[in-house]
Amino acid sequence: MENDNEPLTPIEAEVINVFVRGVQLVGLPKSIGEIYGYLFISPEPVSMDKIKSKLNISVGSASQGLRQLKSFRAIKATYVAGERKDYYVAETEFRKLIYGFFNEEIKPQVDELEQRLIHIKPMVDQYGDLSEHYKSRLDKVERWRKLSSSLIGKVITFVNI
Amino acid sequence: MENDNEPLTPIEAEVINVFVRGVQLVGLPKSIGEIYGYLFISPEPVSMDKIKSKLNISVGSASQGLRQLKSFRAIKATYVAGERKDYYVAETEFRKLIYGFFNEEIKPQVDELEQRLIHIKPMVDQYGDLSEHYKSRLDKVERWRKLSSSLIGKVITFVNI
DNA sequence: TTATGTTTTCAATAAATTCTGAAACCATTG
DNA sequence: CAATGGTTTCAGAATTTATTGAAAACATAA
Repeated sequence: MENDNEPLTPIEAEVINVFVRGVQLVGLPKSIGEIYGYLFISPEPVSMDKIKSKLNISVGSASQGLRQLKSFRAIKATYVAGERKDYYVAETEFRKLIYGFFNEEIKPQVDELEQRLIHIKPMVDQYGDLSEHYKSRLDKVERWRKLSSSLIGKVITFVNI
Repeated sequence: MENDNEPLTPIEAEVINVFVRGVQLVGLPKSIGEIYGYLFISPEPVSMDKIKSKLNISVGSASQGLRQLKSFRAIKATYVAGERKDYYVAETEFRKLIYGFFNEEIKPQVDELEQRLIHIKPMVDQYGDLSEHYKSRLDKVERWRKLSSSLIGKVITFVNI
């Protein structure tokens, strides 16, 4: 019989649910939380085939989820002797998890904002009476951008478990 | 002629786009960013009717967006003499914005996780050889939860513009 | 009281996102 | 070389989320 659905144990289900809720909080899909959660609670490295079976998701969903988690460095591939399949383990240092997520999802946006502000700022000169107000507001956004950028570094330093 | 669509100026459109991108980064819908962005760049308090006209969104979307922004304390209602309509202004202190968002979206989830971990932890005893591994992992999640909780306070203290 | 202005609500619709699973691709085995 | 195991890709389907706009609700004016 083919290796189809394998049930999760109660504690596996509960821990996976914790991570499903957690990733949804930062705007990531449920399947990302499922995959990470299962790897997190697993005592040994896990193959994609096993992920598919235990979580009852498609191979496509498993593949794309693994790819995205790898891009966050939230999981890593690990070598298992005598196996052709790839095996994965969860990253379990909080600091690294946060760094990966920020680096991949937040930092590019904050950096791009810097460029866009350079482009927007000269526009205030076209607005006569409103120029002072607009300049003030854009200065505020610039300060928030700089603050966000340095905040990321602070957060990562603080999270030093 | 009815008060239908009023065009945005170039700088209004650019600033609104900045906030649309910003809110999408934290998993909120585009219309929230549009409304906040428009209030942010506006030199004076704005009515819902005006928001609807300038942003070309429905009255329902405007109403629900205003309600959600109010719940984050990202905007506040303000009195305009001689007007029956409600008028709104943007909160422009970064610290207050972050506090509102965390308080409304993040803190409740972190608090709930505390309760769920209390429920999950006793389950490890059922798993024989795996108990130590599971206990270790749940302890790690508990430490991450506590760290997240105190991190929120740190972030808000740091953001003291 | 009715009329009018304004906001809220929510079922239906539209749009966006996620997932599926088969085809394509790639690497290893025979 | 072909066969097989394993992963990636992606068009279409399914699901979820956001928006619409009319009805309902509410407050004020007449």
